[in-house]
Amino acid sequence: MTAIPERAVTRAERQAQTRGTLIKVARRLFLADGYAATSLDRVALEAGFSKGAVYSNFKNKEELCLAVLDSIHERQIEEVVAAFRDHETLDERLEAFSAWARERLGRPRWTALEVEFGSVARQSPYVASELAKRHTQVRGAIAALIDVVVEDAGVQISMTSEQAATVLLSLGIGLGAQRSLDPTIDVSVFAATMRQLIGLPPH
Amino acid sequence: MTAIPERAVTRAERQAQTRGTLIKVARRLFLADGYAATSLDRVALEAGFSKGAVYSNFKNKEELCLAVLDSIHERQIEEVVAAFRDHETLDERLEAFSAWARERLGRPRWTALEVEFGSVARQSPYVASELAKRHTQVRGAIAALIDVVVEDAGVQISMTSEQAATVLLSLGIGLGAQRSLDPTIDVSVFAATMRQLIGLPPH
DNA sequence: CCTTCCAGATACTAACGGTATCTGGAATAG
DNA sequence: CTATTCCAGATACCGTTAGTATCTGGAAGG
Repeated sequence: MTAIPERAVTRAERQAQTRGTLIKVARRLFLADGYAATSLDRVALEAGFSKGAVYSNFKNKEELCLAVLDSIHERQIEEVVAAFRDHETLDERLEAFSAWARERLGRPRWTALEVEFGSVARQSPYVASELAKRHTQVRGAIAALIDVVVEDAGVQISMTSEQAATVLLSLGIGLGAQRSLDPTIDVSVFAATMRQLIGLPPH
Repeated sequence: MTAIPERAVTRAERQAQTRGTLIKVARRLFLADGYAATSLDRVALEAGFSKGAVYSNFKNKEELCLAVLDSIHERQIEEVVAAFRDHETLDERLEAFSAWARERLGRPRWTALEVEFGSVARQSPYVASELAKRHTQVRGAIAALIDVVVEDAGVQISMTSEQAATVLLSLGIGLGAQRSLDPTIDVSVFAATMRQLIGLPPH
């Protein structure tokens, strides 16, 4: 317990560093090749460790993926919040959000991972509930953004913001899932549906 | 080549029967437990064969699943077409379709299989294109139904029927994917969005 | 300085998709 | 009717993978 932690590479710090490296490498591989197609051996190897390091830091492959998804969600939320913060008018904000969604759905590696892991999670009630918990958070965040837009601009909406968020998230998942199989899918319907939901004329 | 095929259990007939049995058993297991969680050994065993029978009738696990999906789609299309044939007015037809979708999304074993296999198909360009081909057919069928509704009832629609079909299919996929993880998801937004797409007031 | 402890390495198992090979009996030729 | 061919399905095997059990080197702590 050094008073001044100079160069204090404690055991806990080293482990946290290992954990972070594993998450970073796993995120890259899961996004590039998918969950099932990425072996834990390869994650460990590319991170410069052995598989033992993985199982020492995560209960199993699923827990590693949950950690990866958390690290992704953190970044996504930052992006969307920033897009809203950097714009003032309703139209600009909607356009910024549409652009963000178009970008995500256009190269849907993230959506694909989310959907694939959802299929895996289905096998285990615990993992399913953990993933559902995260989906609920995302829906809540979208609903809050919708509330801001609706209140701010005095537009009319024909369903609750929670329901509208469910529609948008489902639409994003479904479009991304199809887009990862068929690049010709028309992703523009996302923005169109969004405008229609909040009672705006088609752009 | 008997003129009267009495009791003609030819080799081709036996193989077709084997193939049909395998598809039937695989459909039950894939729907109950998922694609990855169902081993070919188990499919063969429960069908009363060995794994050799599977590989003698299908190129691999993916081709077996494509055959299973085809057999499912056949039944689904029959159901929807019948629902339309059995009703006359726009409202009745929409309600029948909503009820069908609610039933499918409420116990989303089929949607879950479709989505899980989509993730698998992503690994192989050939399988991906085969699956995308089927999705395109489904979208076309939905678009055709929308055309009938729109023309028949003289309602207005703010996007092409192809785009509306894309929205509905994506929404169904996304809702089903979430529903299979979280039974509290509000599935009623499917019908609400559908009505809104074709310019009808909320029911 | 010596003991304890644990992050990570190593060695293993079971399960799975897929391949190679074999075989018994139906199909066909003579 | 007999002999030969052929192939649907069985059997035996392989490589890969998630997961488990065990070990070890070096930091933590007395």
